[in-house]
Amino acid sequence: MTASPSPRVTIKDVAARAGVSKGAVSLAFNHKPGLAEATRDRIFAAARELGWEPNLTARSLSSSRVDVVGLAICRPARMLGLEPFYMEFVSGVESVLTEHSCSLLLRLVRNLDEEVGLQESWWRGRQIGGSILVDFRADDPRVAAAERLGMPVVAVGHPSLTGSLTSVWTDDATAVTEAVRYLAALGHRRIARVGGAAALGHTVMRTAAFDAAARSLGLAGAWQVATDYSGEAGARATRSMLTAAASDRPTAIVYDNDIMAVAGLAVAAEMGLSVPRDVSLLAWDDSQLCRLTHPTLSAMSHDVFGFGAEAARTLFGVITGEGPGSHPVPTPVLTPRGSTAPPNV
Amino acid sequence: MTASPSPRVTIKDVAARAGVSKGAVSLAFNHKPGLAEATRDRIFAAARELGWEPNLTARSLSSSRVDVVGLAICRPARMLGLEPFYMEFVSGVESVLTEHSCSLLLRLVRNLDEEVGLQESWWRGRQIGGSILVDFRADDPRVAAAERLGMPVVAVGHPSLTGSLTSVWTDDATAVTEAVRYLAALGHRRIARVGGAAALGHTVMRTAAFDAAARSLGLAGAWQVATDYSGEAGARATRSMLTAAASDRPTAIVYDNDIMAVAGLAVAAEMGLSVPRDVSLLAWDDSQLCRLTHPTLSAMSHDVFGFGAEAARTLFGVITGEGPGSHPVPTPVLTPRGSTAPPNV
DNA sequence: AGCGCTTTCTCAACCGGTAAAGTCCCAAAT
DNA sequence: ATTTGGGACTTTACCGGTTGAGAAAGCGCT
Repeated sequence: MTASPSPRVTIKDVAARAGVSKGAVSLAFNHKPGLAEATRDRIFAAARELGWEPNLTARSLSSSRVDVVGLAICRPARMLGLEPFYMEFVSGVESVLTEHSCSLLLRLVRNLDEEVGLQESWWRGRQIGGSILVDFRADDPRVAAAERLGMPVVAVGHPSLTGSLTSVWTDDATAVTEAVRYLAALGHRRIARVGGAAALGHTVMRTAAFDAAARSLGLAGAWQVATDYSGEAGARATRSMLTAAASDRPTAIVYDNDIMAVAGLAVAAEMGLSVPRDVSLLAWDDSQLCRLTHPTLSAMSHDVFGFGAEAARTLFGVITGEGPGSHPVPTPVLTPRGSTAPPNV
Repeated sequence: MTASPSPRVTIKDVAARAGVSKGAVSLAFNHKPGLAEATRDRIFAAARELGWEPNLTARSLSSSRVDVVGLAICRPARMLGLEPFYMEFVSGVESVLTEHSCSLLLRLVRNLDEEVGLQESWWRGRQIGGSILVDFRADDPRVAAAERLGMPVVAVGHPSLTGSLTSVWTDDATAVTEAVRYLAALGHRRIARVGGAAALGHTVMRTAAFDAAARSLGLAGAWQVATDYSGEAGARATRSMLTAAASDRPTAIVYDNDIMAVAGLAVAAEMGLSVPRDVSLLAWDDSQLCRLTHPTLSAMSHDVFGFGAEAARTLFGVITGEGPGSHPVPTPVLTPRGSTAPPNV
């Protein structure tokens, strides 16, 4: 990483050309008062002619502001590639960052320890002004780390998981309940759920909510399994559910993301079962993918882009000194499509 | 983005604690010779006790090295979310960057002009040490921009598109030819192709190669359409192909990514056509998705992760002064699965 | 004319590192 | 005994901005 041979133009060159001091150029470029209109124009003209832009690195150093926010995603790369969720989330984050001419420092990490180390290193090394933390789990070490470092962060996760950190979250419990109620209302009595990674806090919450909803509706066994969110795992889980004895076999399955629901659809087809006649499937997150299958997938639909945007907005709030808070975003909404119907009795 | 109130520890504190000068600490932390083993240890101990890490910003400023590389992706956010390609590519890039403790600055942009502006601004503002450019098109303005700025970049695209820039690319023409030959060998005579964005250079090349291959094999019309890579567009294209008069209806369709192939599969199902009996489908890129459908999708399989890694490695080469070069990565390989078979005559 | 007040700009000290040149000391060579 | 040569550090001058403390000039007012 050596410098380019090309002679870089600095604030000094601009100042010289405009016939003013460095300080004046700085004032002009930061839109601060104390400069005559004419001088300001002259400075901008000089900068334009020389093709100068302030060196962000130098600016960060002297002003101790950093226009970069961090995001570390902690899932195996193989799985990431397929999760539409993250890309959409990132898009949403970006949409807000761009307005503030702020950039996103992205890193994929293998585990939570690595992430804690990375965030600390980013912060200590003044690489970022704050960070968006995702995929919270119970007793998440990032809560303590962020507090200890005094690092501005927004935690994407339920307040019960994020301690004193400012959080942005969806009400998964309510959404799960709604999903179960909907399927029960269609007449399903044996409803199963293919969950996400058991270690993640929101999986735990969804699992509990699913159980509670099933119990309160007097449904048979609430059959749930945890997976790693991959399509393969979703297929395996579906296969094991659909090959159960007829009396145990679920007539409806809820998935924790849409990729597993797509895999479930394929498994049903491969087993000669018709969706939704023989089994109903309900996806989660509702990316474009749900509308590209046959039948189309009913889903708990969720504005992931907006979720990311809200996380970024909230982070700016934290950075500018807003106290801790809890920012719920709209609860996922049931969007019925072709994969759910009353059970075939 | 104001500084945290917490008192940040600097190199001076570490130096004081270890009883040496700033310079000595710098030497130690950069693993440079000229320090006694004992002193080195003392310095590291002091740093550890104080929880100090070098301020990357300051380091960049004085050494004019920047440990960040840029990547701007220019496609509508909505489409991005679904393209497994990019996340896998990014994972590959990251895997190499991490080894060099380098970070990725990611930004989604709406159009090429915005990207050129962004890259220039990143470079001028010394935010990045180099950049990975993707999605080349004919007469791409980024070629001239990178040259003009003397900015180290690696261009992901065919050398014919990337001018004097160092390029990393796959031989799409050969892959397309192979795909067509394979389908022809199965007995297909009416082969269609659902391409990607017409503006992109590699789409143009694939289109030309498809035409050439069809002609040389004496196949009927080489029916091709361009899309925006979205599943919706893939579905629409497939629908229009499969509703054509029987004598025109293709018996095999090649897609430019896997998401469109999945959509095509759904369209076939929706029209009551059986895959591969009535129509064969061949996907591209081959993410996990291709193995999650029923039938599974045959694909032109491609190590996207490795592609990203190679791009990153090459960028490091450019940054460290290697002259321009052309780095082909392995040609996509045909991976037959359940969606291709001889036509049903 | 003298005084206080703005407005407009300059100066110099930083921010937290790096790097080249300089200092000191001691062992080996002449 | 004097020179030579390193090794082990320290000094100092940056890197390219920001920032707060002045300074100079212009202006209204008594």
